[in-house]
Amino acid sequence: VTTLNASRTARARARDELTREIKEAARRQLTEHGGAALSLRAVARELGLASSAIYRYFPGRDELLTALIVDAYDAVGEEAERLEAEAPRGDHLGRWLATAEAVRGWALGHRNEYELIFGSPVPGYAAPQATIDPAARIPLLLVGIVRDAMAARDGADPGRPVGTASALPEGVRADMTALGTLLDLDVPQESLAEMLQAWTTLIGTINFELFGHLVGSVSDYDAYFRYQMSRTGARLGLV
Amino acid sequence: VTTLNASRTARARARDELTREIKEAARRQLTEHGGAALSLRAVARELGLASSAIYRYFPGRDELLTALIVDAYDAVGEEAERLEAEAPRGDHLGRWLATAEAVRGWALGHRNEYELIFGSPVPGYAAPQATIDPAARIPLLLVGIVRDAMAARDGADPGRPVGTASALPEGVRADMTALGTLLDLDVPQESLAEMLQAWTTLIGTINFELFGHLVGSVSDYDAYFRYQMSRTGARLGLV
DNA sequence: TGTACATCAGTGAACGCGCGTTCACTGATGTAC
DNA sequence: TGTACATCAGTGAACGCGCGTTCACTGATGTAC
Repeated sequence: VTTLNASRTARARARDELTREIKEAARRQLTEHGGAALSLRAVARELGLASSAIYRYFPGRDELLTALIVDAYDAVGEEAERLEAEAPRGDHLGRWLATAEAVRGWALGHRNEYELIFGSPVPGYAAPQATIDPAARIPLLLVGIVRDAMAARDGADPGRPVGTASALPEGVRADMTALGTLLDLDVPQESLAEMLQAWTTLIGTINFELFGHLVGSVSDYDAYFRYQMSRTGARLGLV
Repeated sequence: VTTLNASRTARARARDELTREIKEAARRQLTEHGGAALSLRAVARELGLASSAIYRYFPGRDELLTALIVDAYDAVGEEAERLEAEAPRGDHLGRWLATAEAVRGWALGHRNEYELIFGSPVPGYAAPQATIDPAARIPLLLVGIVRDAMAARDGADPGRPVGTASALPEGVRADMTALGTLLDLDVPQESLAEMLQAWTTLIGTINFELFGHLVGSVSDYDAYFRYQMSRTGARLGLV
């Protein structure tokens, strides 16, 4: 089964291409009707295929949905990684802001794909294991930024914890200890909790904007978002 | 058209009752399939009615959805007001925590109703004006708490702003000024922005728990939520 | 290089299902005199 | 208090639509010898 690039048959090439086209058509469908209403028949229609033909490419509707979800996580993750990489390494707050703006920018340009991953789950659909890794890309970006900020700070003034300390209840302490080990990240547990809250606030702020919960309170969403993310970054101890 | 309680005809009573039963059946449907899949026919079936009978009570599916949304906002708002009222008036942090826990408790007990109002909007459905007032109940509760905290603080140490101050960009300043006027709330603009963020973080944290974004990072959700909300409250200057 | 066979993509009809909404209707309830 | 008429709740059939999935099939592409 040597399917190296050169030796790929015409059949294999056609298959890859159609798989991509099916996903693209499905994404276009999403834009118009949302994830719950994704229809295999409509996708087939748009491509001029018999509806049954889709089954040569995906075992069923749920697997197509899974592919779209994985692609969406990867797309927003890649975009965030790209913009974050453009900020100067020493500017930790700038790196966080770049990440946040990247996520919001992508969300505004891909509303329904964003809803697919950060809105309410599609009813009757259970996300499989395959979505976990791609979903972690943005949080891991944040971890990297905080790690670097910690390292820079430790050099100048060793031992000082990031952010404002406060007593952690036992249940939280246990979870944060496990999370620190999992991430191989040597920061105070308070900081880990703060990172989770920053991540939550980032997505929460975009959700509120997109889902209309700020109508009547905010009109300059660009400025609002940037300001709230600056405050969030400062709270993380980023400078 | 004197429809006072005593003079209500049997017809009017029956109408109110069936209207309520239709909404209850619809809520039960929500629990199983989510808002997008709400079906008039299924509701009628559950009540042993012809599907066309529903049209005597609601002009169509969208109006039934609107009724459910308004009811949901009112239900969670009432629950929050009830629990908040039980906390001692002078314990501002306690009042905020009571509010937050009330919202989370209601959300856990009414997942699909919660998704209806705080998840992604139902595709093809546009929320009408009627949903605005009920949606404001919880934010207004927060406004009241901060107002009282401000008043108490001003008595002891007048003029000190709530929370940590920071320079506000022009766009944000303008929005917060307008919002302060709208709410008739005399707090620094920074505090208003902080309140919006607290409200966002409250809903964001519940969303992350409910939608599974914290799987693998958090296991003791009770403790996690309470801790994050304590931090958020402290940031608001509540004690 | 040519042939025989296996693999695979795509078809089109069919199954069985569910949906929102309209309409002319029956029969019960309410109201004005 | 009784009668005549108007109002309204609920019916059941129908319209026109869309869906996911299965299946036996044709014809093109790939492969082993």
